[in-house]
Amino acid sequence: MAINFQAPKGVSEYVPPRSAIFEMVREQLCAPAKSAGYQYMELPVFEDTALFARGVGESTDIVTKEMYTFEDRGGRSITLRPEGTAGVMRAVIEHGLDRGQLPVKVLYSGAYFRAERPQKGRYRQFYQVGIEAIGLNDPLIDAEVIWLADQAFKNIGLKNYRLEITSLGDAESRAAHRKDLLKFYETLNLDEATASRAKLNPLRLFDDKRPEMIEAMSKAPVLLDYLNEESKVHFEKVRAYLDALGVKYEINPKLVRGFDYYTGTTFEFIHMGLGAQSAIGGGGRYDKLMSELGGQDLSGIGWGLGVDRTILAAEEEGVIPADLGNADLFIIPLGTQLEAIKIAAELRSAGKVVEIAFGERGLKGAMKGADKSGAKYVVVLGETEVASGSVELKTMSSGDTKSVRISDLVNAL
RNA sequence: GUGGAUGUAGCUCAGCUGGUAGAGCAUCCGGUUGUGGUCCGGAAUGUCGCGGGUUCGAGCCCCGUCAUUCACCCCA
Repeated sequence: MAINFQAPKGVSEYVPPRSAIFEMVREQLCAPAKSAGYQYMELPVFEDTALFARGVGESTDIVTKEMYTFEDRGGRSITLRPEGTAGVMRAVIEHGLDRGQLPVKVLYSGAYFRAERPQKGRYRQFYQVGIEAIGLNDPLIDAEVIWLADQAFKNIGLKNYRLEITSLGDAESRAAHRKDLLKFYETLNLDEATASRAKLNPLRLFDDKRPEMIEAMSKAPVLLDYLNEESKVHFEKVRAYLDALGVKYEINPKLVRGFDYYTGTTFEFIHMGLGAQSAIGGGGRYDKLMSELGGQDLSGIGWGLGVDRTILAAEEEGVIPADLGNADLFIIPLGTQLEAIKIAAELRSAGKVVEIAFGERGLKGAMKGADKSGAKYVVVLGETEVASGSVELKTMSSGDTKSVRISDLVNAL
């Protein structure tokens, strides 16, 4: 009896030909950060459950209902990472990276896990690229970090997105705002579910999508108006730097993010062509996270960009090159298999992508194979070509051919 | 976790008020000699998601179940 195995519910998988897009997008998302000196880090996909409970925040939905948590054979509580920052902070502290020159600038990419009900752009295993700059609370870093994300999206060719930023201020600013916000809620007569959400994180209600709540919240006191002098100056500098860098943004004083650790500068990239799950990236500054996790009292800032959603966005905008992952050359040997594979080996070590026709198909079938492969050029290699040392290099798109010395193929491609 | 939609060949789908399964694309072979994309001919391919029920008879009706998908919640 055959059993039909299926991938677990809600995971995103990338198989050819779409996997070529995945590789390209992930690489492009990392590229700007690499060029700014962020160094790569590879971390475990699971951590001590308490790390996330403490790092992400006990009150968040992520911790209360979306984590893949299990007990390992030693009786330890383990959780599949639902986000990247907490694990990075743990590793930075554990390896003493914050004992050297500051800021520590790291880059990472990988799979993350949340046990949510899947829908478009939301998966139970999804991919993110992230960076963190830890150790200095300099507005110039904030601006650079945001610029790096913006560059990443631009490199891929995205246009139809916007950047929203705000400042959540420092602890003093937030405390002042919170007091007034809670007072405001008392006047609202909230239903039970909403009230308990407000209790966990008062800012959450700014994110409510119900029209009556949006209406009610339009009169709520906004955190941005409660920034103390220091926070205000910091945010103004960030904005001035962004303006100077030509990064376009909108200030959204009601921007709310899902993690409790954010303070100060906070931002989100939203793509307009996606469905309900429209955030393609986001991040912010965190003042207390590191000390909370047992490290020094250092501020940091970082972001996570969603690879899956960026792919959806890029596909929606039609900016994916059609020939992604296709070969440069397709060689069809006719009784010259040995010579063909030697030529292929040489071209490959020179960095060319070369395929060979395998099997006993006739020339016609092999040509079809070459066509389907999407290779840019094709050559037929028979006894005469081997003897003469030159081949007819055919450009598949146009059908044109030209005679090329085999030894000169590298340059011709 | 809640709600809606959908599950028929590898893919996209059709299948009339229940009568024993079809198209297009893709795949493979051919249209005679060493050149693909178009065209023509041919071939292969399905426990109609799974389990139960109603019926002489179910892809079509009923119940259950699983999965996919979109939205809510939340987030990348």
